[in-house]
Amino acid sequence: MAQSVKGTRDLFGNEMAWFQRIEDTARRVFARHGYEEIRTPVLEEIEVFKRSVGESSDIVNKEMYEFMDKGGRHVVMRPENTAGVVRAMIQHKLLINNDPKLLYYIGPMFRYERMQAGRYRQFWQIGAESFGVASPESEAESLLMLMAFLQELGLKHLSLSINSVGTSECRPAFHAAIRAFFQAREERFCEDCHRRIDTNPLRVLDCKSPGCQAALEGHPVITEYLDEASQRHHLRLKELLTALDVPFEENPRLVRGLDYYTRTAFEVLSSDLGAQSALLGGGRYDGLVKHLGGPEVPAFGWAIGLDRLAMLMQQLHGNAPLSPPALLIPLGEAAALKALLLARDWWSQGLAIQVETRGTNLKKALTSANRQGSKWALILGDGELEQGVVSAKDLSAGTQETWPLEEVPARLRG
RNA sequence: GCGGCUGUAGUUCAGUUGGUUAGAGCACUGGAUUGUGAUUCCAGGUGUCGGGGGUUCGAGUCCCCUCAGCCGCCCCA
Repeated sequence: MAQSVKGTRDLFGNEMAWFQRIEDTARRVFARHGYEEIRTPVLEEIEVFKRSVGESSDIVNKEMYEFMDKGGRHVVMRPENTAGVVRAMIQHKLLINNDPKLLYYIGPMFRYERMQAGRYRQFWQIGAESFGVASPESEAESLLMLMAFLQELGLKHLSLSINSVGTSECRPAFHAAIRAFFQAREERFCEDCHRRIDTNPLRVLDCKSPGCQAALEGHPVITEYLDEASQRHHLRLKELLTALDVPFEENPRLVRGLDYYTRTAFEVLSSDLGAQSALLGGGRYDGLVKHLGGPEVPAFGWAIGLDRLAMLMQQLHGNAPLSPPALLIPLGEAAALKALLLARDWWSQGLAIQVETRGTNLKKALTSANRQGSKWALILGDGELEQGVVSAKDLSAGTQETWPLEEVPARLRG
């Protein structure tokens, strides 16, 4: 039997309903904040990611779906969408004036990784990017939107952690400090950390090994190595979040896997997700637009995992709430045509109604209606046709009443 | 990429130290009732035992390979 490719899956039924609800909520909330939707291609030239996400990152190193197309182009199925959005901004010259540009996206991403619950090779992200503003206020605005989104979904047990990873000017000093610290107690760190200290020293900070965490006691704190402007930036953001009642904790060991972050970096973790606890992450990436060949434009953004979000919603709220339509059941040929005529009229008025077109007997039609969760069964037989009514059966109550045809829309809405 | 576990009907699971025709609940299909579901009664397919190979007189059971999923690591959403 044919099967979906490893790490990919079909979305349908209840899970699809949650995806829809999450996406609807995102669009509604983001529109209020003035964000526009953008869709960029799944395929990008490999250079877009090598130059943005970073050659040393795991994503670029070992997790990309990359191949040569028939024209000999070296392409990649996007592992994330920030780089693609930046590429689009530059290509279409949308960042030539000084106006802020606020964008969001929803779509599938691809990473070739080992499967685990909540981690797929094709996964979905919703992201928001804000271009052209370097201020902590713009970060606060973006985070307020994020919080509103999470709140409207009714999510709980979430924690926002923030940190500053500084800029390319002040980070080398911190790298030196952390390396010196590491070398002084080298033997206490795990094998992975010995590798990390060369490739990406910041990552030593968030090693999960208890031995390493203990060895990190008294480690240099990055926020003490920030240049003055970054330090002011960081303090101001914390000040804003406090004044806006956005709960957060400062985590000096928070670092991120993508190379392009500057200054603010943050994550939201959920205690309800198991090992793959990262629900969303983001931060500032002031150098990326210029680095990809555009003007010098600051930017801030984040991305949230839709698959994990849907999983949380299911855990917290059970099945997605549905509004099951009514089922119109004609009995006999004359009624079958009349049912389509009536339904066309009701559909045009915006009613949700399904028509039983199989011509089966009433018993089977009612069984189907019950199984799919319909609220009403509207029975249209010879008797009803003659009198210009339907017999409306309330499937959960088991009661039945007679509705004149012209009252059906009002009663279904009621 | 590394380590561990699992795979039997649509689903949840039984299946004896290897033994002959592979089981149960729920679900499903038909009927009791050709205009009344969700309750009741009767009847019924429920199947490549994930796939391939091997050992054996004989494999759902043991061995190897492979595929898929789960858990942990790496990493991230």
